[in-house]
Amino acid sequence: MTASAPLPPASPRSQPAEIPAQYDPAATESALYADWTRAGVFTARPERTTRQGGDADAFTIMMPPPNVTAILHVGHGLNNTVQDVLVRWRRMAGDEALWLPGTDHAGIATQNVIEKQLAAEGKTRYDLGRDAFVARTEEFVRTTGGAILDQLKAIGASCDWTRTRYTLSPEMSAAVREAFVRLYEDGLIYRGHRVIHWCPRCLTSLSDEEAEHEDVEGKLYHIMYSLTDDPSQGLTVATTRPETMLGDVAVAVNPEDERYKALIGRTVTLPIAEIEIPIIADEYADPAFGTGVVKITPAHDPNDFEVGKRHKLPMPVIMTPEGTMGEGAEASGRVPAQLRGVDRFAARKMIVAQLEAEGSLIKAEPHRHAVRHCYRCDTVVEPRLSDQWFVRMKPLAEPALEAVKSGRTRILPERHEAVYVNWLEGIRDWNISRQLWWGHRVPVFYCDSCGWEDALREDPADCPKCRGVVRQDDDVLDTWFSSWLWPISTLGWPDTGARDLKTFYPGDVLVTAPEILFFWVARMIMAGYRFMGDAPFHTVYLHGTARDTQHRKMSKSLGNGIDPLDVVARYGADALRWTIVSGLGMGADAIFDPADLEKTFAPGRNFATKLWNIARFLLTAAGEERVQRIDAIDAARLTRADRWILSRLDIAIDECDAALGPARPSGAQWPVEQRRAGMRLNEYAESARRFVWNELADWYVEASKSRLQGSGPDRDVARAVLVHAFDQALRLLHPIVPFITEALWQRLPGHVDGEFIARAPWPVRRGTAPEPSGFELVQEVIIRIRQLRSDFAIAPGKPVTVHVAHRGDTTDGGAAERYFDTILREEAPTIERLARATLSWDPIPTGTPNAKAAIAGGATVAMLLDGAIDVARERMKYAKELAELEKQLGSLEKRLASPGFTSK
RNA sequence: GGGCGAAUAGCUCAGCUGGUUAGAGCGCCUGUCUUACACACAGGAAGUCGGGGGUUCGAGUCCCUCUUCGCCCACCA
Repeated sequence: MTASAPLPPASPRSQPAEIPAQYDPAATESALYADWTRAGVFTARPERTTRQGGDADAFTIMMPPPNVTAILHVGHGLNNTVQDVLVRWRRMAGDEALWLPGTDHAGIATQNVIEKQLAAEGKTRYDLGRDAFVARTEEFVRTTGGAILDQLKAIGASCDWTRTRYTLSPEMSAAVREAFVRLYEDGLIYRGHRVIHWCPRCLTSLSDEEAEHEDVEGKLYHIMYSLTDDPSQGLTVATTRPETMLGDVAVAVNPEDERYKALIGRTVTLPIAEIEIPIIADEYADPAFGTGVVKITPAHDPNDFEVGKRHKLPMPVIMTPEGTMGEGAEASGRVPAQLRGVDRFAARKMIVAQLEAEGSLIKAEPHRHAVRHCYRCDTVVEPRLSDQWFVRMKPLAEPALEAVKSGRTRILPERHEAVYVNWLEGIRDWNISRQLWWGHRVPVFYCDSCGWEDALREDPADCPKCRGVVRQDDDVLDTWFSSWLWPISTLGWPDTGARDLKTFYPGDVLVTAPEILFFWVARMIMAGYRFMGDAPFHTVYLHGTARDTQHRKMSKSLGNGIDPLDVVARYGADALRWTIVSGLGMGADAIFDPADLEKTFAPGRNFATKLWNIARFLLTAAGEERVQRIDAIDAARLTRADRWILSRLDIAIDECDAALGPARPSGAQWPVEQRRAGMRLNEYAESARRFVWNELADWYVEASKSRLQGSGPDRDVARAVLVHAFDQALRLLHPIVPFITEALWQRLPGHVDGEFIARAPWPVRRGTAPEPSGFELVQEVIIRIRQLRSDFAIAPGKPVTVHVAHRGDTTDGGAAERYFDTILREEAPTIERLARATLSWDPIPTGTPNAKAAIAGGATVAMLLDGAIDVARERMKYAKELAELEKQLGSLEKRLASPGFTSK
C-alpha cells in the first residue's frame, strides 16, 4: 500500500572541526532518518525479548491507525510524537521496543471520499455498482492512500515499518472474519430488528457512538388529535418532528394521569393521514412534559419502538432511506400523494402548514434540544426501524470493566477512569452492520430456497443443506469492528502461535485522544480479553486536543489548523516536537497559535540551536585528541565544577526517570503508589532542558573555559567531564528531539561508526548520593557581584575589585567563614572570570569614598566592592529608584554612608 | 438533565500527597555582538493564584458556594 520512498544518501560524516556554524534541520533530518531505517534501528527483534529467551523486556505500542485517506494534521503530530517519545525512551532503556504502524480503511470516511469524487463526475455509487465501486476505492487507496505514514517519517516517528498493517489487508480481514464467526457461534452476535440511527446521506445505520448529539434550536409543536367519535374533543400531543406523525400508531398517556384516564381505550383520528389510532396507557408518557400525551411512532423513535413492542402495535415506516417521505410495505395509505418523495424537512413545513390550515396546530414553541448527527457528514440522523447485526456487549464488557477497576489497566489522566467505568456499566449492544460497500462484508450466508443461514470462515460454494444457491449478506461491518482487533490482529491473531503475538502481546501503552475512549479503547480491551484472555495494554494515556488560542478545535473547516510539515520545513521536526512535548500537561489540551508560528515554534528551534552551539564549543575545545572515559578519571582530580555538574547530571537523570517512569507496573496490577506516576512528558522535557542549558551551558562550560583552553593534565579532566555530561544530556533529550541529538552525538569524540544514539543506553546515575561540591557558593558570589555591577550600572568593560571581608561570625567557631573563604580563594580565577571582577583580601582603604559593600553567601561573609569610581554619579542617576534599591540591598545600604551623598 | 475539567505574571502553561521568598517559555525593561551561540549572554520588572465563605498553626493546594469558559454522557416526546 505504501511504497517506501527511495532512501536519501547517508548523512555526510564531517570532521569535528568542520561543524557548520548554523544547524540546518532540512539537510540533516531526512538523511538521518534514512540512516536509521537502513540500519534497522526501529525494527523489533523478538529473539531479544525475555518472552523468546532473551533478556530484554518487550515494549509494545500500537499506533492508532490513521484513516488511510488522511493527511497529517497537528492532532496526528501530537499523538505520534508522544508515542515516539515513549518508544525511543524505552528502546534506549534496553527494552525491545515495537511501535507498530498502520492505517485504517475507515469505512464511511473513505466511502465518502470516493462518493464525492463520483459526484464531481455526476455519478453515484449505484451507477458503478458494488464491485466497480469497491475496485475504484481499492485503487484509490493503493495509489494515494497511506501517504500519512510517509509524513510521519518527517516528524521522526520511529515505527517498525517492516510490520506496517492495514485494517483491510487480507490478514486483517481474516482476523475480522474469525472474530465475527466466533462471536456468532457463541451467540454474542445476533440480528436485531429495532430502531437504529440512520444517516440519510451516507445511507447506512450508525452505532450509538457514531450518532453525535448536537444542540439545535427547534420547535415543539402542539398538535390536536381529535377523538374519533367526538371530533369536538381531542388530545394535544407535543412533538419536535411533526413529519413523523404519519407513522403514528397510537397516542400514549400515563396510566396514573387523572386528566386522561377516562380516555384510555378510545381512539383519535390522526390528522392528515386520517387514520384511527388508539389511546393507550404507558408509563413512558411523562405527565409533566408538554401536555402529557405522546404520539407513538414505533418505526421512527427508539422509545416509541419499545412502547409499540409492549402493546403489539404495527410499525409502519413512512420514510425512504434517503429521508424523503415514502412508504414501507406496512404503511400503505399513510403518506398522502403530495408528500411522497418530499424531503423530511420540507415535509415538516408542509405538514405544519396544513395542520395550521386545519386548525389542528395549537402552538409551536421554541425548543432547544439535542439532535443526533452523523459523525462523518453531520447530517441529522433519522431513527429508523431496520434489521441490523448487533454485538451483545454485557458479557464482553465485564472483564474490561474489571481490568480498570482492579488496576490491570490504568487510564491517565485518572479522571477518565470514572467515565470509562460509567460507560461500560451502562453499555448497550453495538450495532456493527453498515449499509456501505467499503469494508469487511458480513460473513453471513443465506439460502433463499431452504432458508438456511450461517456465519462462515470460508465462502460456501452452495447451500450445505439443499445445495441451493447461497448469497452473502450485503452489509459491511463497522470500521471499529476491525479496529478493536488491532492489538491482536496486527501481531498474527487468530494464529495464537504466531511469534509476534507471543512476543509482543500483551502490549504496554496506548496513546490516543479521549474522543475515542468508547469507540476504540474500551472495545480493544474487550477484544483483548475475549480473544486473548488479557488486556492489550497496561496504560491508556489520553492526551488533549490540539486547539487554537481561542481554544477552538483545530479543523479544516475552521481553517485554524497548522500543517506539521510546514512547521518541519520552517523550523525542523525537532522544533515541532519540542513545542508539543514541552507544553504537554497531563491530559491538558495543547494550544498552538496558527497565526504566529514563530511565537509557537521558535523556542524549539532556539533550543536546537543552543544544543548545536554547545557542541560547536565542545568540539573546538575538546579537539580531536582522544577523550578519556569519565570512569577513567581519578575522582581526586575532579574540580569543584566537575563534581557539581556530575551531581547535577545525576539529579537530571533522576528527574527525567521520575517524570517518565515506571515503564510498566511492578506486578500484574498497578500498585497504588505507581498508578498515577510517570507520563509527565513536559516535566521530563523541562528537567532535561534545564540541565543542558541552565547548568551545563550557562555554568559548567563557562566555568571550564580556561581549563579547556589551557594545557596540561587538568585539561583532560575537563574534556572528559564535558564530553560525558553532554553525551548524557543528548541521550536524555533524544526521545524528544531525535534528529539534532543524533546528528551531534555521532560527532562526539570517540564515536564509533555505525552506532546510533537511538540505540544508545539510557543514562544511569553514577553517584550514590548528591554531593555537596561548594560550587553553589561560587555561583552565588558570582551572581551577587553581577547584580552589584548591574545595580550600580558599572560599565561592562570596567575593572572592579571586590574586597572580601568577614563578619567575624564565630558562633560555629568561624568554621563556616573559613570554609567559605577557602572556596573563594580556590575558585578566585573562576569567579573573577565570570563576574569580571578581581578579588582582594586586602583591607578596604579607609575613607574610600566609593566603597560599597554587600552581604553575600548566606549572610556569613561580607564582600566589599571597591573601585566603583562612578558611584556618586550613578547614585544620583538612580536617585529616583533609591527606595527600591534600599529595599533590595538591605544592610548593604547602611554601609554606604559615603561623604557627599546627601540626598538631592 | 447528569457527570467532569479549567480559571495562577501581558500570552501559553507547570505547581502531583496542604509547609520556607508561587515557577518556566515567550513577551516586556536595562545593558552587552564577552574568542559556541544576538535563535545568544548578564541583570531586572511583573501575579490580592476567578469572587465570597470555611477547615487548619499554616491553603494556589482541602471543603462549601457563586461567576465565566470548555468537554463528555443522555430515549423526555
